[in-house]
Amino acid sequence: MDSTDKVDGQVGQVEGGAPVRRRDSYHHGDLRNALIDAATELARKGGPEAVVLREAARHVGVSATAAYRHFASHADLIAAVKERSLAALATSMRAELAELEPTGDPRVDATNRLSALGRAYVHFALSNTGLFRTAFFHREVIKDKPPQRTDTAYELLAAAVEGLASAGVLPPERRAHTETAAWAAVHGLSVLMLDGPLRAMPESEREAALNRTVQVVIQGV
Amino acid sequence: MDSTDKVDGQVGQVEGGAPVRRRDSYHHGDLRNALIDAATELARKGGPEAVVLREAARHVGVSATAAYRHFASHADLIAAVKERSLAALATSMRAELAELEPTGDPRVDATNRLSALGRAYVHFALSNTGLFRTAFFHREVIKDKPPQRTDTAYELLAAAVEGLASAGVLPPERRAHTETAAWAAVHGLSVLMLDGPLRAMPESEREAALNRTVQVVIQGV
DNA sequence: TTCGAATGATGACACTGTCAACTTCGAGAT
DNA sequence: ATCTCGAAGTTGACAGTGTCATCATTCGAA
Repeated sequence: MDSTDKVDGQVGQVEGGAPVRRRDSYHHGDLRNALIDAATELARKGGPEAVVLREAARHVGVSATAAYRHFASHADLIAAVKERSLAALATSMRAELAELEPTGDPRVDATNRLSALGRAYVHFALSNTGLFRTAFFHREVIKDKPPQRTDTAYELLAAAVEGLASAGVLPPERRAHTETAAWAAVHGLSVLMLDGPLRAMPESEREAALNRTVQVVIQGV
Repeated sequence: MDSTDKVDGQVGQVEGGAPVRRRDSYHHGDLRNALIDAATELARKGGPEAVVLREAARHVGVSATAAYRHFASHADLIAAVKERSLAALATSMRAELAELEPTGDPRVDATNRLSALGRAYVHFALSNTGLFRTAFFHREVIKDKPPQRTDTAYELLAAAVEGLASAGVLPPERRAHTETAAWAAVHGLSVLMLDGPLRAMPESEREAALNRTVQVVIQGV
């Protein structure tokens, strides 16, 4: 956010319409975070293609090349935004989990958890288009962390599936790769509805399709 | 330029390494298709980001702006490549279908068809990375046809699900949106393995994960 | 044969990521 | 309190992109 607004945090206007924070001191103080903030905002509306380094720098009120003191490249900046987006997704999913009221039956609870997570996944994608697309953006293979799937969204899904297993709903011989299947279903639905051919689907049908997809996964498990 | 060089269609080399077809006549004759060909080749290796208008024109041996006699914009060119990619995907799926030998049981046959289609979908994605990513590429909302999901890949999937229904495997009360669920599963798996966090998954596990995903869909249906 | 309309070519503009060289400033050693 | 040096920001440039306005060529019909 507006982290270190020391003295006069005035907001100016540049030709392009990009808001500029004029800083008083030559050094910014927390440029890295400020750039990620700006870039994240760009990503929120407009997706990964909209996060352009020079524009982010412009928003912060700093020269474009100043960014290179904090990021190795444009891809590096995007990677940072990516992390944030994944975190936002996970947070949103966790929130949905918390709203769940336990029934008596642990088998039903486990099922409900997986269902809620899947639903939250798709809902996040549909209401946070830019962030979701950035979260799963991939262009240059640079950086981007060793592509472990440790993003917490997967962990949540995996934990829910594990819950299914320990509740006895999911038999051991079908245990393997079930998280992946569940993940694939909700992720695929998100992508198809966001950028894919399903993006023309009306709102009403969307929810029905989501329900059916979750149902297929639950039943197929 | 040295376009006034000589006669007939020799193949030269430009500094960048881009092969150039020098044509003899001022007019190309079939520039639109030639450009789509070149662009498709760019897409095959490198994905949608690699299909750059100027480069395609360079390959064909034509000025960059000449493309604007045949395409409204860069996005328009990509849309053309997109169509081709979707067609290639469908063709690949149909080929897999043709290899299927009918058992006596129509219920088993129907199931096998859906399974084969799903497997073909993911296999195409993994072995034709660039084309697949281009097929589902989406940036500017320009053109790109009215986003009906009439791409034949979907139709094939839908037909297979319909086969399940008419074979009695899929009860009517679960009929709705089942194609979407199946599509979502295989598409999601493809995307996750291609660009997503699953791209680090070793080959062996990949096939297992695909099998499990298909199994979940079949069983959940 | 003539001539208008397609089709290509040139040159330019704005924009991007990125690099090299320069400037400013903050903090630690003296 | 001052000096100094490296970190942080700036300026200017370059190559590359999509795209437009304008000019040149050629094909096909009148």
